[in-house]
Amino acid sequence: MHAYRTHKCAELRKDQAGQTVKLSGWIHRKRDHGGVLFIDLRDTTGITQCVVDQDSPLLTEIEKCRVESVITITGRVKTRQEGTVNRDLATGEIEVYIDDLTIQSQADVLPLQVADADAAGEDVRLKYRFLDLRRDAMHNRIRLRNNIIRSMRQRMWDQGFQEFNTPILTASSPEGARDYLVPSRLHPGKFYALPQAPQQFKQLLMVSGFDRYFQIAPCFRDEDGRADRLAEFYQLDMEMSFVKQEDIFATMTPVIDGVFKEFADWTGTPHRVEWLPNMAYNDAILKYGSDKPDMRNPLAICDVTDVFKREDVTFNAFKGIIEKGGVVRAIRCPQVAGQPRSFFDKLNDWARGEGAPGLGYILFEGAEGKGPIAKFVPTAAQEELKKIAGLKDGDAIFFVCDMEGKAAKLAGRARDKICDDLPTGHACAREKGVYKFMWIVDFPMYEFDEKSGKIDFSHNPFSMPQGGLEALNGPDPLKVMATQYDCVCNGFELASGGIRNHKPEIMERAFAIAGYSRDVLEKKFGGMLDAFRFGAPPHGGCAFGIDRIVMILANEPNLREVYAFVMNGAYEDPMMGAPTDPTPQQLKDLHLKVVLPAKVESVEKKAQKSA
RNA sequence: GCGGGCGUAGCUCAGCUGGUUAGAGCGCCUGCCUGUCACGCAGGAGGUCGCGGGUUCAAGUCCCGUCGCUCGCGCCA
Repeated sequence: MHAYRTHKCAELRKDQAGQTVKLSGWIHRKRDHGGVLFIDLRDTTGITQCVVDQDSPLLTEIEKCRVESVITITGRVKTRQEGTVNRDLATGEIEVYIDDLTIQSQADVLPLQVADADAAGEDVRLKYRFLDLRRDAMHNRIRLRNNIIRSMRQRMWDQGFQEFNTPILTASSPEGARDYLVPSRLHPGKFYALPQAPQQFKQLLMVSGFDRYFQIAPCFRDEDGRADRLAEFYQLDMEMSFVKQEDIFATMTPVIDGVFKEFADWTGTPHRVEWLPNMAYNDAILKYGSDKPDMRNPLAICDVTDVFKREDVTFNAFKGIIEKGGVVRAIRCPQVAGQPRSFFDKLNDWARGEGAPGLGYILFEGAEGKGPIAKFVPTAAQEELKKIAGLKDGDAIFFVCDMEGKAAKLAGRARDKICDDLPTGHACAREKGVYKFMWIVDFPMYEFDEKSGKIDFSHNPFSMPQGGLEALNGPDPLKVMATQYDCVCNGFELASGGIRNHKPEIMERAFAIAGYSRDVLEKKFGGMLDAFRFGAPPHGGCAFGIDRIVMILANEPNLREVYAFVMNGAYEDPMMGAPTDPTPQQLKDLHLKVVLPAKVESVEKKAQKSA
């Protein structure tokens, strides 16, 4: 007989009754009835009930074992008597009478309960992650993650993609985030960067003629965390040669569609998978106030600046901003005449919390518009609003007024907030049970950076500008579109990608517009430029955030639920103690000296602020 | 860097307008119990109410500061 087990804990059935078996696992629960002791023995497959009788010499020994101790038992499988069968357990028709016991590992008193569903705080869970991970829900999510990645791999292989590994110690890449740096011992004063994405490597693989690349790629970015953002994460990264944007969509849409359909019902709630037509970036910003709109929200935004420009409209708060170049964006919200005043007041308070003066609205109920700003908008102007926004009796329209970028963004947030505040069952409440996908296309190549007062790349500087060199040489670079796209699902940006710029002369011009000289370009991306001078195929690709996909399919609001080991919100690992202080010898080897921020100064600053 | 929320037993949390000895469930310890499966019953241990200061006759509760966690903004595909 095997040293530890003949069966797993979810395996035994009536058929094995009478057999002598060996099981190993954790004591999930103990139920001590004095004369008879039940033990739920657990491994990752499930649970088997084991029994010790009063007359057994093992009773005292096994009573000593706390839950979560690891034991190996040898015993006889018996069919349970009628009335004692547990239908909730796969092994519920049998139980194992323990004849022999080996305690493999005694468990101390636990800092968090494994068997109980009640969740401990995240700091405790992360510190004792090995215990947290024992819980059923964590096992299931980690298994889901594994299955999703397996499915992605298979689907990529099936389409002729080759899987690669690319360097982790590399040079800074052109994304805008801060790099994690690793000091070089052999090259005093120099640092490697951890990849924000294998962007240049995958492009170089295209230049090398591999045609179809993919990787489950680790990526690192040194920016502050969020519930859906971590310092290190994984992407389904892909790139292919001789393709247009449509080819990338045609390749990846079925992969993602397939993965989502395969796991759509994992939570137990069935979900549909829907793909909406591609949407231009500018339309997304105008109509939804976001480049990753949640299309389960049926509310839409429109521009009503012209209405507030009218002479008969006397709402000066907006007029002043419009004169300075601002815009008025409006959200039509159908059938809210029945909502109490507090519905509107709460939204107004919310807007103030967002830094806006408020959230003005007009409610159309009966002949005339109602609400705090209705009196500034005469009937004729109200009629125009109705026409533009398609308002019907019983609808309300909410207004946001600011400079274009800010107005769009706030309107986008208001659109989501209003949707969330609608009572359940309302026709415009957020749709449930559906994954709504969309490719957002035609991102602008450049944006004007207010702070530095100059033009900069708005996304990936390696994207091919639409219209090529000719477009770049046109009068307004800010109007140039990049061949750049995102894949969006339920308000999450799942992927980003582009058709790349493989022509050195276009690249030089593209970087020149953003203020990078030829020298800088040559110095930073010389390897890649070189590559494009020796015969590069047109190519493009994208990268899907795997963690976000798992998070959405697991219906978890937090990325940390879908990783086995993970850092907290401040990017510390309470279990491993990372990050750590280096030893003096380590610093010496790396030719480094640590200069800590001056605490005294920051205390003074705070004192000044509070004064 | 900024803003919101939270911080009370090992864990999850209650504790009202300040008022006697700070509570519950789970866990832990002891005892009882032959059929439970979140077993049950009886008893017990366990608290710097995050920390520091202030107001008050009196602070878990109010005020100020500070630290930690968390969510968000900035930042970031």
